[in-house]
Amino acid sequence: MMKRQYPTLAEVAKVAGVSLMTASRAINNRPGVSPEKREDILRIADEMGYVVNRAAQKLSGARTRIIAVVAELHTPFTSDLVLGMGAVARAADYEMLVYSLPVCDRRPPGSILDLLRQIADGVIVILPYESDYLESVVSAHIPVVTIEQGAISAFPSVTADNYQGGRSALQHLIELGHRRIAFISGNDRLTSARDRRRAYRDVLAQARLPYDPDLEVTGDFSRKSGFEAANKLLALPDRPTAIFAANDISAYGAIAAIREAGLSVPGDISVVGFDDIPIASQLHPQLTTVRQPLQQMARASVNLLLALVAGLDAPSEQIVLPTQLIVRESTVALRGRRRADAATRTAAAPSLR
Amino acid sequence: MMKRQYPTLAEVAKVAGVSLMTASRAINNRPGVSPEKREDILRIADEMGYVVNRAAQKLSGARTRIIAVVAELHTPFTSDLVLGMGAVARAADYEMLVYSLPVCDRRPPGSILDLLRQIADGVIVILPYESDYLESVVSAHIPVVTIEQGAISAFPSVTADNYQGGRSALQHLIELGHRRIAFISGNDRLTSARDRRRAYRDVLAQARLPYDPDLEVTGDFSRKSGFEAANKLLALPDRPTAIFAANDISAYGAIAAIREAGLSVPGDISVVGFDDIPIASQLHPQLTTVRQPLQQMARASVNLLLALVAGLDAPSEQIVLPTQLIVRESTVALRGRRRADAATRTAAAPSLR
DNA sequence: CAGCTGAACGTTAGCGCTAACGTCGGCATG
DNA sequence: CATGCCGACGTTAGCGCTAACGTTCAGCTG
Repeated sequence: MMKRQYPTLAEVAKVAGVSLMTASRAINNRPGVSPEKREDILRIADEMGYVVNRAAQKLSGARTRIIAVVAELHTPFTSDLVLGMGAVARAADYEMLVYSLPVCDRRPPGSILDLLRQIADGVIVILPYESDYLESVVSAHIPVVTIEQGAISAFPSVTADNYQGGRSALQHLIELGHRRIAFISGNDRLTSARDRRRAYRDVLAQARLPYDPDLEVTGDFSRKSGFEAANKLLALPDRPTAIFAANDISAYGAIAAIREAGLSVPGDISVVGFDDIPIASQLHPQLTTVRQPLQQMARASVNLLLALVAGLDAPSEQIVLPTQLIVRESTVALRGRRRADAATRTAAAPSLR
Repeated sequence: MMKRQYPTLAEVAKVAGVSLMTASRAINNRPGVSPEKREDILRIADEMGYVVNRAAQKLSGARTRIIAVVAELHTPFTSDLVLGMGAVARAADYEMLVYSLPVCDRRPPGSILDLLRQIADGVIVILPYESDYLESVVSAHIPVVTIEQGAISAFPSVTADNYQGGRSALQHLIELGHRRIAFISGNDRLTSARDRRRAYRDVLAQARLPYDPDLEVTGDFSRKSGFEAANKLLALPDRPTAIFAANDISAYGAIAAIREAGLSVPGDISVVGFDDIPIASQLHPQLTTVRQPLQQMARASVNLLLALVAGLDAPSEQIVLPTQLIVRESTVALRGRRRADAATRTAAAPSLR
């Protein structure tokens, strides 16, 4: 049994016959050490199984090459994002720690950032809610990048273009000839949800389609809410021929309700989602949806954060990344109720650009 | 602009008119401080917005009240587990940090544990693979609890009873009268996958049903592998009437394949999954599956870890938690090809024990 | 060859905290 | 009243590291 499992830098230095600082410089790849000595030290450190103590490193005011992510991990959306960030961070020789935010809970949030501040060099906050978190983040003495946080944010942020994405989804349905298009909204505490809703209304207005409040049903991004919303829509005297759901999960909820009602997707009702979660291309029907550029968001946010950590004063940069409409099976051109229309409609369908 | 954003314990002590140690004792709720003084100090610390520096705390050899979890976060299974652990940890006034393991990557793993060791008081490793991680874990000077790590593990572990779960799934199918039962395996690098496979073979043997190698198809827990495996099974001259998939995801893959082949679940083929992921009760058909006791696993693992952290030498405890068969829509009693059999079969079904 | 320069080191003083050991009274005991 | 003891504090010495300054010495210059 060894006296101490992990050697300290001092011990490495002693074995290598140099001073503490020389060893530190060698290991941190800093100038001021001759090449031979550096190699020596690195070899010895390796042999001894030396690993820097990041707590000590941080305490003495240095970088730890750790970034932290704060996120609610309960959706495929966030966990994929986190996975992507991890890969980007590792590629930049950073480690990444995740703080999993309790779902739908509001605790004194400052403590988390205080905690992470003591460990990490920077923090990415994936926090779609406009919550009080922001205030505490402001006071945190550490670089912070937010994801999905709307225009309000005072710091650098990375976000997908939810508004444009919503527009493209709506336009797609309109181009397919749909006129009665419903919207199943998301949780309006989220900027992203509001942007999608706004897109729905705007495109409707611009296409000179009537806005029917009955067609806009409140949801909360959950499968269940999609299911219930669709049931409401199906109960309407003049039910919609297409539904735009604010996310994929609720879109599948809606599809389940439609099927239970004995109708088919897209035969009777076309459905568009949002996010392009992985199973959207696997589940039946494969979902037409708006893809969020997850990988790009991960890359952009980490790179932005690392730039801030490096001291490059990116002055409150806001990065908006484009979304992309992915057309799959869940949407088709409108087949009118009156068969007679069928022929003309196809011909009359608006240009598919 | 303040001189320093965060006050140190020394500053709090000075303001409170006490020594550093008295302040420390008061804040850490340790004896040796008079009640009035303690209250005083706590109030002042609060007013000054004091937060302990965990890096310093850890460096000086104390507890940080942080635990860490190492996991591959890409499945609902693991992320739900992590969520549950977070809740349990918080309830015990611990914070929890997650290290998201790169998927299917093998990096020098020690570094992660070394990193976490410097921050956390203990680590939970959710690592179904029997990988080299173990070796490095062994040498980590920190309490470690593993999840899902088979019998090999030298340290405390918490796991679901995969073998018994597999047995109950198989027995369920046999009780329903099925005789040709296929198995879509999981990734055999996982102990859990191997246990489920073993259960399949054992129950088959005990029920004196013939073991047909064609009915055991290799999968890897992915939806795609389930899909492909089912296609293989459907192509058999004498196709199975029931399928036991090693997890829910691949079960749904199999269901998709069955449907594409124009058959129905459970009408033509019954399907059982494993895990009971949240959507198993929502997707159509609702899946008969074996529920992993996620909440209990989370609770048990965190509690075990905290016990170890507290110094209670739980000598390499192995906790195995029971699984539970959840019967839903995807399985039904066999409708024999020869109608005549129907009556006798029910009667001849093995005892339901 | 004095004087300077700069690279290659070494030394010192913390970062913020806690363990371990003082100190100092008050109070009970013989 | 000396002794012992205990609770309430204070002091000191680190934990492992790095920033900021020393120091040393080879090599160059005029």
